[in-house]
Amino acid sequence: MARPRSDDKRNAILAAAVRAIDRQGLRAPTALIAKDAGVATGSLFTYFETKSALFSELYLELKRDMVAAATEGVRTLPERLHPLWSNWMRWAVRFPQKRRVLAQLEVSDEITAATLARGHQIMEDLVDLLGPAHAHGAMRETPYAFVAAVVNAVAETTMDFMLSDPANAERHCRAGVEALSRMLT
Amino acid sequence: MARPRSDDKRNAILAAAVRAIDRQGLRAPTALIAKDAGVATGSLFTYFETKSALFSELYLELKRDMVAAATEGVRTLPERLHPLWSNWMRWAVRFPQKRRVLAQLEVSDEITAATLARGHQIMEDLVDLLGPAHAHGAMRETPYAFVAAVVNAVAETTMDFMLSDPANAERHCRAGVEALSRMLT
DNA sequence: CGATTGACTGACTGTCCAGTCACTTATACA
DNA sequence: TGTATAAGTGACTGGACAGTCAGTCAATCG
Repeated sequence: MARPRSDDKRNAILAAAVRAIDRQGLRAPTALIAKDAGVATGSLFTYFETKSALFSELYLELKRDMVAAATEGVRTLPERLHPLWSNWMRWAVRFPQKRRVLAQLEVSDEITAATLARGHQIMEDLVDLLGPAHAHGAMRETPYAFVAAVVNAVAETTMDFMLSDPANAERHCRAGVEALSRMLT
Repeated sequence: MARPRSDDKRNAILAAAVRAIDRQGLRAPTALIAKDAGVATGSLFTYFETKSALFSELYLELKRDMVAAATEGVRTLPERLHPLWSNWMRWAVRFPQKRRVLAQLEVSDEITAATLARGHQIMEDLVDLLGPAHAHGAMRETPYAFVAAVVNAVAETTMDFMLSDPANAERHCRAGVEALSRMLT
């Protein structure tokens, strides 16, 4: 069926979008994103129907990326909180732009409520690994989603500090888990 | 010195900006904001030099508003966490748009790092009231700013849940403080 | 090898909007 | 009451940008 679409190009566009949004915010022009991806402006629209569609797919892609990095190899361990945390923080330190872009997309209204919900669903994979810790702790009576959200909030805060004060990153990282641990125990 | 500027108009513009941004995001046109404020498009620019300037001032105004509401009457109490928390949460439930707008401004790049810093400084007024609780708790060794940020993060998460699930608002509110309390103790 | 399909290109268009400006009107002060 | 000053107005402009489209090119298949 004629010329097939190229995954490479699709990925190049997504990667270029991360760079562009990191620098210019969500108002980054599609023309710039396309150019930075080495693709004509028109081609961007054969891979993504509209700019909003690009943003939605980018959002989900980044969430998946983050969750995959954080949960890597953790699934079968007996004590999961610390390895999970350390993977998660490492991802944040290595890909600060991805995180910044994710944050912008999350609050913007470029993304529908449905897409946002799918994003939260992806996050559940990550928080599910806390299951055992949660089941017997102080928050066993509070709704699961609430616990998940608080975990996420503490993680995000910790990441902010690790990035803004790299000299004490290790210290902030520990302060983060310990605070979380105290909260869940 | 000729016709004086009117505080009423200035406030009307800020209030209209909240409504517009709540509905349309930061791309809300200045013309719409002005119209909704009952003012000509040109007049908006006699009160605020640029759209960005309007956003910056709005950001600071909203932060001040939030902090004032949360700290009202709490300054002299011996046990401050609970009244502070309840004021804070009440503000969030009463003015959900203000909160939404604040969140958008916070991550956007419409606002300079300097303005953001001033915003954080305003927040310190609020977190300072935890001083005594913090001074003897588990986080007494972690940097003050970090504790402040975590408190804020847990508060924001709690607000999200109170608003998205009003039937259990009271329950979420309690779960929030208790989690925080466990973390600080 | 055609022939067909659909990806690829980038100049172009229609729309939107921040900010301006020539003019009008209200206020302060002499 | 007259004059100076600055606020108020809204049609307008210049620039930016999402998305289109007519033409080109490459992969697949009979």
